[in-house]
Amino acid sequence: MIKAITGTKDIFAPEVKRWHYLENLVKRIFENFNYNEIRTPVFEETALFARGIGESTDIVSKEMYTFVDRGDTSLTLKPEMTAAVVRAALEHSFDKQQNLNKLYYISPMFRQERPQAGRFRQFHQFGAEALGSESPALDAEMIIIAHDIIAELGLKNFKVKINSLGIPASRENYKAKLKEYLEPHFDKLSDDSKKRFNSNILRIFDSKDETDQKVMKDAPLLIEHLDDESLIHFDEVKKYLMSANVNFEIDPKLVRGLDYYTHTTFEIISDSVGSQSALCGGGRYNKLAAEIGDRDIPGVGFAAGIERILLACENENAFQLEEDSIDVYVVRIDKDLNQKAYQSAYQLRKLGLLTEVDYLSRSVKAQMREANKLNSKYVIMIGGDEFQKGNFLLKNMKTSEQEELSINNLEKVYTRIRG
RNA sequence: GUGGGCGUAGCUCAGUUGGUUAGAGCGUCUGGUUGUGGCCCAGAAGGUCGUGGGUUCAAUUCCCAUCGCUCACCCCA
Repeated sequence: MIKAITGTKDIFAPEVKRWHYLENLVKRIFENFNYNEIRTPVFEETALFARGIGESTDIVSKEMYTFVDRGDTSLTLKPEMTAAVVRAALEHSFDKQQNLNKLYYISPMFRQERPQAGRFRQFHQFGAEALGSESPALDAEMIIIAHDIIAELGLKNFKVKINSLGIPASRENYKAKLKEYLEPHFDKLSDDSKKRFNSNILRIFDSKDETDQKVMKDAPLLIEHLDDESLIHFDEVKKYLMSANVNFEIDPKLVRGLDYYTHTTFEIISDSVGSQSALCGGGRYNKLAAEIGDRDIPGVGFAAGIERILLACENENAFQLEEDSIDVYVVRIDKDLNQKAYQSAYQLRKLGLLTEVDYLSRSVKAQMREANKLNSKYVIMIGGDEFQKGNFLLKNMKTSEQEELSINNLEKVYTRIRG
């Protein structure tokens, strides 16, 4: 038997209703903030991600679904959206048409990792990118939107963490200082951190290893070595957040794994998912466009994991959907009236009623059981004496009241149900 | 890539200190009088006990391998 690929999932009722609920809420909030949806292809040239995300990152070095097509081009299923959105902006010269472009997306992503709670190989993100402005108001806006979506879903158990990586020059200075500090302790570091020492030294702060953490406790912090420009930017972001009443904490050790970040980085974390605590993450990337294109476009954005958020919602019982129901079930009494029953159902559907009818030639009792199972508000019964008189029965399933109506007057069903 | 746990009906799970026709609840289907649901009752369908091999008179139960699921590490959403 052929099964779905490891780390992928079929999503169907009733679960899919929760997805609809989240997607609708996400769209509503993005559109309130005047973001436009962008849809990009599921695959891109491999070089886009290699250059955009960074060769040394885990995503590029070991997690991408990469394959060669029949024209010998190396393609990759998108592992994240930012590089693709920036590519589209450059390709279509969004930046030349208007100064600021505010874009959002809801899309599947692909990374070849071992699946676990809150982590899949095909997973889904919603997110946004604002291109064309260096304003700290937009850094804050990303955090505010992400916060509002998560809060409106009803989640309680989450924290907003922010940090600044500053401009590249001050970060390089700082890295040198950190290296200086760590050199004498190098032998004590875990094997993973020894590798990080060369590839991405900042990430040693993220280590869960105890001795690593002990070593890092007294390490110099980036935030204490930021230049004035970076500090002012960070300060502004904090002010915007405070004026929006978004609670946040500054985490000087928040270092994100993607190469392109400058200035603000942030995460929203939750304990309700398992060990994968990040519900969403993002930051500013003023140097990304130049990496993959011919010109700079400052940008800021975030991405949020839909599976993780829905899992957190489930564990926190964050929102409750109404029980499914239908308006009318059409019961066919006489076996030879299938056509008439189906035609009546169609008319009711055209009137805008959520209608179901029997397709299995089942007994009246079985049809009634089905109507009940579907939580039908009303049932109409077609056949028998009433049909001979040109009528049908309309039954209210809640009160069990029945009335006889003319078969030519199905509109009456609509007025009974919708008033 | 590394490590732990688990694989029995559509779903959630019992069970066998190895021994004849493998169970429950839910779900599905049929019926409880002639054309009417919910509750209740009766009955039915549905399982190569993940797969392959080994030990044994006998294995779903023990052993090995393999595949799958799951959780965790790394990293990330």
